[in-house]
Amino acid sequence: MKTADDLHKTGLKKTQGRTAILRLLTDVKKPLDINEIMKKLYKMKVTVNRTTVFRTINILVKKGFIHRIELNEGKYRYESTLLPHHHHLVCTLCNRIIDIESDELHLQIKSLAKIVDRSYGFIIKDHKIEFFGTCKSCKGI
Amino acid sequence: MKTADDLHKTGLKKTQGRTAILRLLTDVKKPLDINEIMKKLYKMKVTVNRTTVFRTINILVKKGFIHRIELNEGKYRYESTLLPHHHHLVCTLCNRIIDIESDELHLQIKSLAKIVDRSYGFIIKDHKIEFFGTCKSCKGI
DNA sequence: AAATAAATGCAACTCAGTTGCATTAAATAG
DNA sequence: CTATTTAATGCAACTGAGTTGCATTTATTT
Repeated sequence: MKTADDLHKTGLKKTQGRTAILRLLTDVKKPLDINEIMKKLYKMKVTVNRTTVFRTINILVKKGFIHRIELNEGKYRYESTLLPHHHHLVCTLCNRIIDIESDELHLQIKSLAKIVDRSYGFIIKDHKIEFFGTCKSCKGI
Repeated sequence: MKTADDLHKTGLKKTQGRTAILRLLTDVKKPLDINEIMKKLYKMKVTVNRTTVFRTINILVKKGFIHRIELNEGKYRYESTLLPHHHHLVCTLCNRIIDIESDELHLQIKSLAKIVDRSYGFIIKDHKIEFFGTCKSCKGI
């Protein structure tokens, strides 16, 4: 739940690149990979080096501004922590990523966390759930 | 549910490397990365080139002998499809991976699949659930 | 406005995974 | 059980994501 204004609260300097990356990741609804972030920055006419983007993103992950996820592609994707907690449907035909929110699932996860703590002595801090399959538009194909 | 004996049924030649990789992945209970697979092969005195291991693994994934998963490490891990359906607890302190099986969760996933199909027109073929947190032995630290 | 500490850019690197091509081995036919 | 065919392998060179060291620049502090 952190915006660009919280940057200096976490001991980070508020630079053009950081605010731009934070803004684009909260604007877009899908998790982006590095190349997509670079393209967006280019469109925003913000010149930032690839290395800096990687470094910025790592810092933003560590400080809790963004999530780092994997969707079976062999690379990371990033999305803002400002977005409500959700999970992903990944279409294995067109690679489209659809966000889903399910209170039902979330409740179930919570109760599972308790079970896991009791039976394995494992304290769940975070979880990820991804579904892979065929989206609406690819169904007919 | 495929063993080394099913190799030629799927149009694959039964080579030393393939049977060794299949065997070690069914023997070990944890999902292994490429380096771990290479080490196991070395211990088994099976000489296989890194490239071949990658190629073998890709074929085995495609033919349904093994699963390819990601656990937020920036690399793939592989595990036998012979193992019963399960999910993973990943300790973010010691990196230990613990397998969990939960009928309760599995039932919930099934009913969620139906909901997702109805509301998004998305047909779920596969899913992955990983939990991240602190394991029993790291709790005190 | 000057000092200082952090952020950036660049080049060179690592590490997982891939590709082309010549060679070798497994399955099939004779 | 040898000859043929076709797939599998090894090697070297490559790609692409992500990292590191170091000199330079920029944001913040005084």
